Amino acid sequence: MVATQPDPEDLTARARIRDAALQHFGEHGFERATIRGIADTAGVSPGLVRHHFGSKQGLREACDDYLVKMVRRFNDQVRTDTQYSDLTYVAASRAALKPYQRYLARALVEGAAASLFDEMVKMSEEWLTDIDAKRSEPPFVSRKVRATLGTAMALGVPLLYQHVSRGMGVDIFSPEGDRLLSRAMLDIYSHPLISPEEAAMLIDALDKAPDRATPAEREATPGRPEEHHDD
Amino acid sequence: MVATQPDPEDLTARARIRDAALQHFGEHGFERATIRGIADTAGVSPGLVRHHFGSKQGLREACDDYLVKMVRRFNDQVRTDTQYSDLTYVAASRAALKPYQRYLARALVEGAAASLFDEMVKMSEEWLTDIDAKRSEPPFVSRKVRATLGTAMALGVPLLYQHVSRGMGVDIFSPEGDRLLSRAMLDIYSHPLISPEEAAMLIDALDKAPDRATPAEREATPGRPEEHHDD
DNA sequence: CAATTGACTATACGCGCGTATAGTTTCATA
DNA sequence: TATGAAACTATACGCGCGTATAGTCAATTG
Repeated sequence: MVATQPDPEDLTARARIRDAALQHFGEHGFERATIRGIADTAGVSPGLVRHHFGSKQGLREACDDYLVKMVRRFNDQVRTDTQYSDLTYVAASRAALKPYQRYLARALVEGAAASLFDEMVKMSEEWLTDIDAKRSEPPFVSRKVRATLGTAMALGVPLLYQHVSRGMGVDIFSPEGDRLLSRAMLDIYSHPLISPEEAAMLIDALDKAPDRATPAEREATPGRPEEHHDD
Repeated sequence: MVATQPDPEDLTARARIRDAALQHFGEHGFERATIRGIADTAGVSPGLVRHHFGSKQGLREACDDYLVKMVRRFNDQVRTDTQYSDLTYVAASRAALKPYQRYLARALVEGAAASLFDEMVKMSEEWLTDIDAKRSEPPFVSRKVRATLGTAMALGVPLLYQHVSRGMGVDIFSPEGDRLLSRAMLDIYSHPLISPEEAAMLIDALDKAPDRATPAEREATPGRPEEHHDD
C-alpha cells in the first residue's frame, strides 16, 4: 500500500507524452520512433513534446529516469516483504515490468539503464546470501559475479520474449505462458546441468590450460573484430 | 565455370561491404547506421552498396543470412566433435560469435534472426537429451521448453555484456573475463538455487492457485499495457 | 578490335525527420 | 477585469537520409 500513482485517468499531458514515448521507443526503437508519432499517441501537438522535454534525447532520458524510479520502488517494496523467494521475485518483476519490457530490452542492450541493472544485481546478491548459507562447498567465484550473471541470464528471457514464446509455443506474457514459464524456471533452477564433481574437474582443466582456443575461434575472424566503442 | 568471384577469400568489395555493415549495424543499430558510413568503412562508394544489395533492407538480410550460415556451420562442426559438453559449447560459441555479438544482440532483441535462435535451441535439446538420461525425477516441462529457456538465458550474458562486464569488474571478452565467466557458469550450472523438494512444493502451489497476482501487478499499469504488435 | 557486361562512381532528388519560432489559449492571482 | 506566465498549437526551415539515374572503367568474349 504505497499509493504511488495518483490516478491513471487524468494524467497530465507531460505524463501522457512520457507513456507514449515508452510505448513508441519500445515498439519501434529510439531512432525509428518519431516525435510526431509520440505526440499523436499522446493526443498533443509535436511542439508540446519539445516544450516539456527539450529534445528527443531529453525525452528518452526522462523515460529512463522514470523506469529507474519505478524499478527502485518495486524493489524496495519487495525487499520489505519477506514472503518472496528469489524465484517468485523473478516472476513478480516479470509481471511488473511487462508493459515496459520492450523499452527495457532495447535500453539495456544498448548499454543504457545501467543503474537499473545494478539495482537488480544488488537484489540478487541479497537472495544469494540466504542461499549460500545453506550451501556446503565454497563457491567458485564471488557472490557479486554470480549475482551479475544470474541477473543477466534471468533478463535473457524477457529480452528474447518473441523467440522464447515461439519456442515454447505460447505467449510467455499470457497467463498460460507465465505458468509454463514458472514451471520451467523451477525445473531449471532446481536441477543442475552438471554435477559439482564434473564442474570441479572442468575448473581444474580450465586453470591448467588457460589457452583453450576452439576450432571456430580461428575460423571466424572478420574485418574488424577488436573494435567496440560505445555510442 | 561461372566464376564471378575470383577468390572465395573475403576480399571482394561485396564481402567488405557486408563486414562493414555487420560492424555498423552492431555498433549503431540498423536505423542509425547509414549506407554512406558503411560504404566509407568498406572503402567504396555508397552507390555500390545499392548495386550489390539493392537496398538497406537487402543489406541487412544479407547480414542475417551470412550469420545464420556461420552459426550453422559452427554447430555442424561442433556436433561431430563429441568432446564438447554443453558448457564448453556455450563458451566456444561465445568466442566464435564475439565479433558479431553486437549485431546479433540487436537482431535478436528486435525479433529477427529467428532461425538462428531456433538453431541454438535444437543444439541445446540434443544436449539435454544426454543430461536427462542421468536424471531421476521426470522434468516439470518438456525438453524443448527447457532448451528454449536455457538458450535465452545463456544468450542473456552476451546480450548484456556491457552490464555484465561492469558487474564482474572485467571485460568478459578479455581472456581473464572469459575465464572468470566460465568459472561462474560452472558454479551456477552445478549448484541449484532451490532444492527439488522446494520446487515441487512451489509447483503445487502454482497449480492450486493459478491466479497469483503480485502487489506490483496492480500498481504498475501504465497507458497501454496490452498492446504489443510486432514491427 | 569492337562490343557486351558487370563492377563501380558522381550527382541529384525527394521525403521525413528533429528542431526552431511565432502565435494562441488557459488560468491563477491581484 | 488586467496581466503575465505557462501550456499548447501551427508552421516552416534545414539537414541527412535512402534511393534513383546516368555515366565511367575494366575485364571478358567472339
